Amino acid sequence: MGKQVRSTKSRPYTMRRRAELADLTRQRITEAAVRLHTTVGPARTSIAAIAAEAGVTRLTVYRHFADLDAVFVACMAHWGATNPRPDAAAWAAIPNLEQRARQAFGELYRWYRDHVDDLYPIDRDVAAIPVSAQQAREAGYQWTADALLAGSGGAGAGAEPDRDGRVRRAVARHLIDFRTWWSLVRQGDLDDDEAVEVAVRLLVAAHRASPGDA
Amino acid sequence: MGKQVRSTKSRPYTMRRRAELADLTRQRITEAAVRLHTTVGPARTSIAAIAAEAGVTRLTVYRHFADLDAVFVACMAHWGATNPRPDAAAWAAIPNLEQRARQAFGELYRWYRDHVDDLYPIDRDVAAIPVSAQQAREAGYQWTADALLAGSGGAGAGAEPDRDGRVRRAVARHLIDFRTWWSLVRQGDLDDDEAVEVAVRLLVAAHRASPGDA
DNA sequence: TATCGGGTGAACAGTGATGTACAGTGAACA
DNA sequence: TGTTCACTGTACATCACTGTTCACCCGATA
Repeated sequence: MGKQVRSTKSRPYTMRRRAELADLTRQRITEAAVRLHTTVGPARTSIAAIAAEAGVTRLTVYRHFADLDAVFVACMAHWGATNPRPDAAAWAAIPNLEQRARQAFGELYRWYRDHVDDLYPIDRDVAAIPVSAQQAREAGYQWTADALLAGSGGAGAGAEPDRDGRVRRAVARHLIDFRTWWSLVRQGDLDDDEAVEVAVRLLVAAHRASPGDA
Repeated sequence: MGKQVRSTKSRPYTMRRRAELADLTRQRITEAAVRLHTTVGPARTSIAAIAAEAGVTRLTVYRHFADLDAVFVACMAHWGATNPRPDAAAWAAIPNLEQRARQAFGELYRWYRDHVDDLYPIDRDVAAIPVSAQQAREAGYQWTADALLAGSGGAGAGAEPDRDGRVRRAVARHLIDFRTWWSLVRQGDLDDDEAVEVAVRLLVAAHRASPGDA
């Protein structure tokens, strides 16, 4: 984007077709990178491998992206656009906590199940992805957790750091994590419905009055 | 071990001192590997790095260990011997589930806290460690989960795969995981006592009658 | 005292990745 | 129709690591 800037503003769109083709190449690279990230994982995705996968020269990749991090950012955007997450904002319409949780975990865990092949390698190599992407990931989780808790005890932005609220938020944050689902389903050998019910039960349990001891 | 075998059994311990020195070198290598595994992590621990860290030649490492996996196994044994885990078997003496859970998570999470610097890099790179070590790790987790559940609903070996038992086991297995502690304490921003209380509460919650729906 | 063997040091060939350079091709473009 | 430029192919220098060979040292050992 923004490649067709011209010093002499003679005519509107200069090089329409060529810019189009260039973007197409860029997209081929991006898609190749997505393919690698979701198979061998980000940790083993090199520029050389991306170029080979995309059927272009290493040089072409260098021309389009400054470094691997830039490729990764483009990947995330592309994958995220084609694989939309459940609409967490809609959960707020359900007033009852347990029902809301069942709906939320149902959608979320279903989405994890549908995309587990893609998500697993990325999650495994999460330490290898750019820090900015890690932060964005965590921000997304926190936002989703807040959406899940919306309406129950001042979960809005800037709420006071009361003990109960923090505990509930921590549990919600933990339960919506891909790794938690993975743990329940793989190490725990639960099926998808069981995992959802467990998550609902645990979230509700975190909402009973805290003992406050320790 | 077993290096001083002799075809001609002339005398008892042949080469005591030399075998001793050789074992000392082996130990230096092992300790160097532990140091690397617990800092840069197993994924970036190369044979060359181990040799440099131990102050030995690469060749010497090759002489003592067939490959990186062999080094890793020696490391695990060494680290495990010097950092004993909480005695899970002792938990069985506490009949009440909640009290047992509080004791167990207290010890376990305390141990995680004390060893977090060492555990984190290994856990992060868990995909890079030998498959046998991964399996041993998982077996240890399962065993600990069983110890935590001992006494509550036929958790012994070979129990029938009833639904409730599986769910409880899955939750126990999940809660004792290092990553769960990490998630509660880091992403969830809980302090150690809060994390323990949350774990206790969630485990107990999993022991109420299952809804059985879904 | 002669030898056995753990450890050294240097060297080699191979793999896979990085980043940069240069000349060329061909289609889109003004 | 001549120019622009995305992309190609090849090449270079560099880095980190792997696994293996060889000659050699020297202290513990029988």
